[in-house]
Amino acid sequence: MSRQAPTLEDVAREAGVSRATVSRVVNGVRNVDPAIQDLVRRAIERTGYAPNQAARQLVTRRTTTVALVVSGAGDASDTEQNAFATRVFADPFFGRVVGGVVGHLRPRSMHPVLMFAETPEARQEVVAYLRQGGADGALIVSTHPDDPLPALLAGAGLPAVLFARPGRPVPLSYVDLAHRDGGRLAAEHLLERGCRRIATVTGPLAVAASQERLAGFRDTLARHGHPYVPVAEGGFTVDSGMAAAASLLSEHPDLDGLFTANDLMAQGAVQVLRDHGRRVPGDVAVIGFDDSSVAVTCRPRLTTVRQPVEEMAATMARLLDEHIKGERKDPTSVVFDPELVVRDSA
Amino acid sequence: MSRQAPTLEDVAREAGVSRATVSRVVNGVRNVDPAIQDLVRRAIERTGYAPNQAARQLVTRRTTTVALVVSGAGDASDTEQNAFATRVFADPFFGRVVGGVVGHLRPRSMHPVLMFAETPEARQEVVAYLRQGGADGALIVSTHPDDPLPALLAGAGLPAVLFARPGRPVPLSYVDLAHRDGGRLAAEHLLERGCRRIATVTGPLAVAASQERLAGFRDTLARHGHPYVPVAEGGFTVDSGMAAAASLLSEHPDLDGLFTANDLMAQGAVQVLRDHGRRVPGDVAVIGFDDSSVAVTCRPRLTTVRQPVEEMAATMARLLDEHIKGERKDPTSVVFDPELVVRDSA
DNA sequence: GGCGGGTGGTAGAGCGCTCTCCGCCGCCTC
DNA sequence: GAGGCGGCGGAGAGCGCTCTACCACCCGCC
Repeated sequence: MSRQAPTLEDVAREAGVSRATVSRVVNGVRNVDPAIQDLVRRAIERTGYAPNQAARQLVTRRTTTVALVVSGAGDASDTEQNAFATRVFADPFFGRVVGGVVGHLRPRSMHPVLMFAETPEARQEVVAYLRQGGADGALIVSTHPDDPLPALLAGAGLPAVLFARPGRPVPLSYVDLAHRDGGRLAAEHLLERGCRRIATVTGPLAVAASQERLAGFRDTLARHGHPYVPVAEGGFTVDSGMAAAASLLSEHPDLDGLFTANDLMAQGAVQVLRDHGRRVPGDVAVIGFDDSSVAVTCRPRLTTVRQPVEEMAATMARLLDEHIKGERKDPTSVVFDPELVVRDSA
Repeated sequence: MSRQAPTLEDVAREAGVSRATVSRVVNGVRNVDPAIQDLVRRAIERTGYAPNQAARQLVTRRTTTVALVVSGAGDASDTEQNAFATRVFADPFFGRVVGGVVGHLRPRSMHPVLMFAETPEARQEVVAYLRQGGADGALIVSTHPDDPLPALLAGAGLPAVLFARPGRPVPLSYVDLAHRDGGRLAAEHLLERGCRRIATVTGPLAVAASQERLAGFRDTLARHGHPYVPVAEGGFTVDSGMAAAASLLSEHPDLDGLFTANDLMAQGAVQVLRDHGRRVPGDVAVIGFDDSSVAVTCRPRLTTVRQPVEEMAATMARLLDEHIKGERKDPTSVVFDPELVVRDSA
């Protein structure tokens, strides 16, 4: 097809100026005589010039990409690793993260490289990729509190920002949600509706967010005269929500209010409740968490605690940007406030 | 932190050999004395050397990345563009595509750069990105038959492979499904179950796949004495499935079999059917399409036509790889066979 | 013992860009 | 009118790597 791609040199010759001048107009740096600018622009047009990123990166030591890493703590084989990606995106949560990240990156002509780090080798590859200058920094979304990747990155002095506070303290910036307040909002709403026999399905209790949501929920109920709250632990999936709800229901058939730590589990719980002849919200009020797309697509539409994921993800990207540019030196955290969204399920 | 990153030169000095020798052991090319190899490896270890990708790319003219583009035909503003990413990943389908692509790429130490091309500017940026050597080629998943991106890429002579046959002929390779056979499978299963009053919810009829699935479904029914099939057009979303099912049901209350062109719409249809007092599969048998994660998470679990998305995506990546390496010159197509997966809904 | 052919190493020329210096020129200042 | 200064273009030195020469050496062979 196209033989040799035109270089700066070619454009310069075509325009009758020096390479440096062409570079200046391409990058819009320093004043260049408008007439010459025009000359150069025309030459670029004529030659169909496109600057070579590799060459530029070599001297500027900056790429136009950041790594967007979904990481776990696993030791999984490569086959499982493959399924990891599919599984991860089964939760609409990650789509929202991608949306938010791209929202920040695109206007700056930057792009995310998608990486999955569920195995030790995969984690090493992320580190290697960054050290080799494949990307300027990393955005990490961990699915597990013991994820060793943040520490690895911090240790290597590579710019990285986390979604959610890491399990163990790590000198990296992160964005997070005031999960405790989210739990409180759910409890208050259930109480206001007049629920008396309230239970909850938590996320994996190893995850800090799950703990916090539970604590906020429990504390609020306790403060209003409900010292005992039946708890079942789930795994943030529809299936686990079904199992948890079933066990809760068998032990507490008179349940009239349920808080689940995400929407997927709420969806599962609603199904189980209905299968057991309970009407939602008539007999049992159900509140989810996240306000993901399933909250509006499932029936009844879910009352839920909204997590501004897109905004959080965009902020994560912004923080990383600042770290990369060196505008920000020390790790910070930005914590967002949850919001109750009332629909039909409670 | 780390001051200047060590270069090949540094390693060479440390090992007491030349730059070229170090390069050889790093890249495993030509015979190098085992003793010297060891020497070099130790020096690499000591210096913590990581090869600079930009420098390598500059001379090899190959990156380690491909663009994974989700494109539409839209003219949307940037704000809508932002939501596009979120919306796209609400369908588990795309997560599976990512999984399949990564499955092929990762073992080859390649990575996907995620791009969304819903606006004309975004499309130009994809082209520019590839022309500048940001990635070696593109994997395109179009959400719209009139998507201009494939033609743009083909015109620029850039390596690209499509998921699904393009709306208008374009000299690019693609992978696809035998959609017509999928429609046939659904029809046959419904007939076998003894359904007599059968209807279907299609995907957007502008999309070839929707047309094909419908044609296969309709032809099979016709061949078995059902010349007339009520049709409602949907948009591959839960909501559109609900609307379509509702309209179908109001006009044909005696419905006993329904084929929807994807699982999301099946999920919506089931909800509507239940809301109207129909039991699934007792009163109405429902068959979906895709075999996505919702097929097993919703109740009843969906009988559906399986599309081997991961495998298709992996093949797409393989084809692109071959085009990039120059092993494959002419566009090909690889068509996969669908498979009926019987669960509870039909 | 000289000679051809491996084998295993070095030297050095770029790849295409950025960016610092430098020099030219016109204008302002005294 | 001379000196200084700021605006604007050019020259050229790399950035870190690959890869094509090319060379030194050692082996077996006539």
